[in-house]
Amino acid sequence: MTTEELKTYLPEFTDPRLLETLLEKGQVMNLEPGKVLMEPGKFVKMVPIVLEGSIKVMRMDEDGKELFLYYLDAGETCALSLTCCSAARPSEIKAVVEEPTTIIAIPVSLHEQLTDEFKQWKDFVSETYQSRFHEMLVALDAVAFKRMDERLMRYIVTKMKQHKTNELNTTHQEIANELGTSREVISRLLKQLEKKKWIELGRNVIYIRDDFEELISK
Amino acid sequence: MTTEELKTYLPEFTDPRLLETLLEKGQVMNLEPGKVLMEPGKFVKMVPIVLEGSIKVMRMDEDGKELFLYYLDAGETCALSLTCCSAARPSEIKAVVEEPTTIIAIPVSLHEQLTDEFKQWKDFVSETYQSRFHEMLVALDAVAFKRMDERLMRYIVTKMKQHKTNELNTTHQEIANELGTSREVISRLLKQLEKKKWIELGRNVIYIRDDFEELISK
DNA sequence: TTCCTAATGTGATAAAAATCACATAAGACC
DNA sequence: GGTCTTATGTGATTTTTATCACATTAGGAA
Repeated sequence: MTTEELKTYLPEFTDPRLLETLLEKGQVMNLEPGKVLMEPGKFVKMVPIVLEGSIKVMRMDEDGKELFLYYLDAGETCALSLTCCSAARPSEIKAVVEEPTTIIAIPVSLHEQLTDEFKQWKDFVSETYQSRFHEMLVALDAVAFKRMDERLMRYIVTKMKQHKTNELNTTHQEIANELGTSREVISRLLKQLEKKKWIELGRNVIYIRDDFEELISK
Repeated sequence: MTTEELKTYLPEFTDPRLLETLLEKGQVMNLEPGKVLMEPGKFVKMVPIVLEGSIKVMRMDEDGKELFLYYLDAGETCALSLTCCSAARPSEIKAVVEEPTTIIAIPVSLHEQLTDEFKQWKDFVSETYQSRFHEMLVALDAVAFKRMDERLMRYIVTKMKQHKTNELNTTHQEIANELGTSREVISRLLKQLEKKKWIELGRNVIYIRDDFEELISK
């Protein structure tokens, strides 16, 4: 990959020396759906910056129950990998690839150095912390203040926007896992949405009708 | 206040120039319990570093419902004020003083400058992000994965340790607010804890028996 | 002391979620 | 087509939490 190419992925980095350094020391990787980038307890050895595609970030509790937190989109990185690695602490979250994704993996040691040397990197890190904090608060709001029906609707819209489709290929069980509830609850709530003509259900698929998104955005 | 004094509060800052700059540009303030330092929607104009005492940080939803997040203790600062102010965004949280507290308020503009100039400040900011992120995850775990009885017990222990006492002066209503539930729920759960001989209830007071903390720490 | 207010106690009921227990269906594979 | 696995549908029940409706009480103020 050339610095010019990298620049198109990360337009906020215009400093040629920063781009060169990233390319030289970082490693561009193509990841397939299903790839687990980070798991609770494992040590983080690199900071992944998403160039194309996205990475799903989840929290897990002791008994393996999951909770969807947010997506890392193109141009974003994981605040937790920034903090975990600089303190040499194990990961507190799980990161999974859901669609074909390209990242550039920055070694932990380089991150420290970049922070000292490049204002654009420092701003990038600051921006990352800010947006991840915000996403965490959104996730917290959902579990603290919203009922499951609303959480499910938001979840569907999030996935829709994320994958730029009105057709989700997933199972009720998987949704239940990501929302930290049981399959039956999700099945029943989805049925309700279908009755309201907002979605249509098939095996392994949920079609989202056009009126649904309008309804949510209000 | 002298730089020597400031150093005793913030032992990780040994650089005399950093300490001088903080004292010169920052403002030491004594805050009384009840003082609201930050509110959702208001703009943040300074970064408060706690020197003595503590600050309670809470999330609020649209209808004013609250949720306790964590305490900022001596030597700590608010990650959200760091992010909010550098982006000139309104606060997403509420910060309240619960015990007599001394802070040093650093102007937003200075923070940027300090980051460039002092490695110790940079590390401090990084450490802050890290610990606040961790606290957020702990708060998230509670609402996502724990039942109210366990959340209440953890809440009591947290307050106990925070105020270094085995006697909490608070009302059931206040606890309910901070845990995002209703007063009746808390009253009933407290009664259960009393029946188990872990606490004793009075008007405006909860005495925590010695066996309780042992029980929790396991 | 008496009165008043805020705090607490508690039954009854409703609502939301979780769990159990199957029935049914859809699609893969032979 | 038949068989099998996995996904979905759904009733019944339980658990947890929320809400409503009061009774009771503690402690401050007059």
